[in-house]
Amino acid sequence: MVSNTDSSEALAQRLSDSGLRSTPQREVIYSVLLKKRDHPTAEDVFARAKPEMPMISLATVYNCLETLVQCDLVRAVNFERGPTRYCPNLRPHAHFHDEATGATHDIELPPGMLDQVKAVLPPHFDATSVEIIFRGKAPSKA
Amino acid sequence: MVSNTDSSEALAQRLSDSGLRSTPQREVIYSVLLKKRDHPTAEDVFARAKPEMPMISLATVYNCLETLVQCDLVRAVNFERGPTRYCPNLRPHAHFHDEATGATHDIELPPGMLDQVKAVLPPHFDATSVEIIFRGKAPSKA
DNA sequence: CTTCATATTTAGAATAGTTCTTATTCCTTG
DNA sequence: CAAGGAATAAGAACTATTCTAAATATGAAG
Repeated sequence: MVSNTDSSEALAQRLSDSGLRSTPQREVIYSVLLKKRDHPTAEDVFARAKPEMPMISLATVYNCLETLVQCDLVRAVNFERGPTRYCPNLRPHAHFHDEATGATHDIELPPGMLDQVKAVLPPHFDATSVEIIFRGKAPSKA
Repeated sequence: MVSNTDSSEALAQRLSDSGLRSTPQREVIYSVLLKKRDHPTAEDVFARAKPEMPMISLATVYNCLETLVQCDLVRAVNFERGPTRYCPNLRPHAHFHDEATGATHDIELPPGMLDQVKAVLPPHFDATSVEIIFRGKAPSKA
């Protein structure tokens, strides 16, 4: 389990690696993402951050999320037309979108799976990232 | 190569299978998608359809594209935040998004690849579709 | 510990893409 | 040909996001 302090430090480290500052807003937003990993939208994050930091603005939430994505601490995921969702899971994983409930589940991938998928690329296609999205029905209890 | 007549008939067939009508607008939009398979946006399709049918409205383009998607004649693809793109390729394939040019390439998948990917799902996850999106650099001439 | 330059935040306006609403037109069937 | 449902057109409305400008905070340099 990651303690709050540890993740703050990790955040500060990543930010300064990129020449960025650690700010209270960025910390709150990152902690919100870590606390409930249900792939929230920017609006969701805004709502969850507000109790801890009432003056925070939605624009800041967007800014911070974008910053976290650029530091590789958070992944942005887009399902169809809806709002972008944010995910602090850094391990290689796919996403399963439950069409009945709208919920999104992380699917851990066995090591090598992404390389195996990349192997289908024709010569000279150089992929920096692979995203796999399943759609269907997830087990009800999961 | 698919003749215009053939694709019109295929379209009419698919539509009536779903209890929908074949209309001039739907035919033009489908033919626009078949003619240039560069994953156009709705606005692109609108612009390409207008010369053939000057009175067509953007709302109709959206309606028809949605209809075609529901008939399984067209796939809608979403890369990050941008507009939805449309693809008339019905064979199992992945998409490669060239980050330098913004172009999208279809990547044909070997038979069985999708099942292989589905095999990573834990029990009771039942996927109706799998989408694979690569991002990176494509060969310049492709 | 000030001062300066810059990074960040805020609030609200602006924008892009899409969906909705309403009226009209077009088929299809009786 | 009349009625009813399906489809289209035009533009308003909406949602998610980005932009803009001003205020604030931060870190570095003296």
